Amino acid sequence: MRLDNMLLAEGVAGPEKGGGSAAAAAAAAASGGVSPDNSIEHSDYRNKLSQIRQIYHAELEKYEQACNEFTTHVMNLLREQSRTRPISPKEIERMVGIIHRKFSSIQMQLKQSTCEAVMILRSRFLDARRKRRNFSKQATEVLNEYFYSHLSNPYPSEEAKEELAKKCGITVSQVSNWFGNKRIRYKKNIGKFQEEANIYAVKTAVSAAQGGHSGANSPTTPTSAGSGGSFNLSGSNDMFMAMQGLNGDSYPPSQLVIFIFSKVESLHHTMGPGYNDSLSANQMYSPREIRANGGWQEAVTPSSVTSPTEGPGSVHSDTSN
DNA sequence: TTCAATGATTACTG
DNA sequence: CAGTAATCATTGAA
Repeated sequence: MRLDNMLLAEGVAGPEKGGGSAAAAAAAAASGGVSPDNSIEHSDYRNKLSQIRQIYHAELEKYEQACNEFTTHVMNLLREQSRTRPISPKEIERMVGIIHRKFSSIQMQLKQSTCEAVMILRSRFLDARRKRRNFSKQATEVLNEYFYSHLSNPYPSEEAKEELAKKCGITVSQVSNWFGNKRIRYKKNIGKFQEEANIYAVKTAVSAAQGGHSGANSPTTPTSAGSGGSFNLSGSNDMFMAMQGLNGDSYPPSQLVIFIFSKVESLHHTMGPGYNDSLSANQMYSPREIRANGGWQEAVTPSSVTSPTEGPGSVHSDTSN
């Protein structure tokens, strides 16, 4: 019977607790590849499921009891009647059969509605996966710091991801999501992120110039991806490498750099809406330079080369709804 | 209410 | 299997 199988698979029928919830968890995990991260919602789901399970079993028991009671009641009646008229065992059997069929059809309904309840719960749970909450400001700061200080190769290793996750109070897969989104969105519209890039560049520059580690910053940097000799400072940033490659001379990561960046930033702010990011973009993070370093975002056409006006007014492709 | 930002999901690729 | 690209759905500011 399909319903029975379904209920069994959902862990509603079947043996008590242990195996049941495990089966439910397995079913839930298998259903949508839900990463075992969202344990809160997961346990919520399990709680609801076990509630359904309890109700189901209680009802089932009630029905069975009622069925038995009713059967004995009818039997008694028949027995009483047997005093006045002869009643064949066949007739008794038939009556019992009718009763049982009636009750099993009721049970069927119970199973069906239980199935429905599970389905609804399931779909709600699945929907809940899309429920999102914005990361804390501090978390995005940490992530952005990492991203912009590894712009030439923004692919954190598994360890780095774990460290970032711990630092941000999110899961590793959320870190992966974040970097995936960030890479794609940055690539799509470098200009838009330029200001942000500069801000974080200044931030890391400051912390580097100050002798670095302000405690919470810069998780382990497994591969700086730098082709040549990078700075031996704690914050050997791609930013500086980019600067180096750009002008030929090397800029020590000093107050001067910070000054320059803050100048650029303030310039950026004072420019009107007609301002095109490409200038600052090319000076700070020339995609060509990035490609030379890290090789990501191969297909990106730098705004300067082809069309210098890919500015703020351009099409925004992530607006589907 | 609108809309950009953003985290999550999905389909596809190498 | 990690990434990319497109898309979905929610959040939060204007």
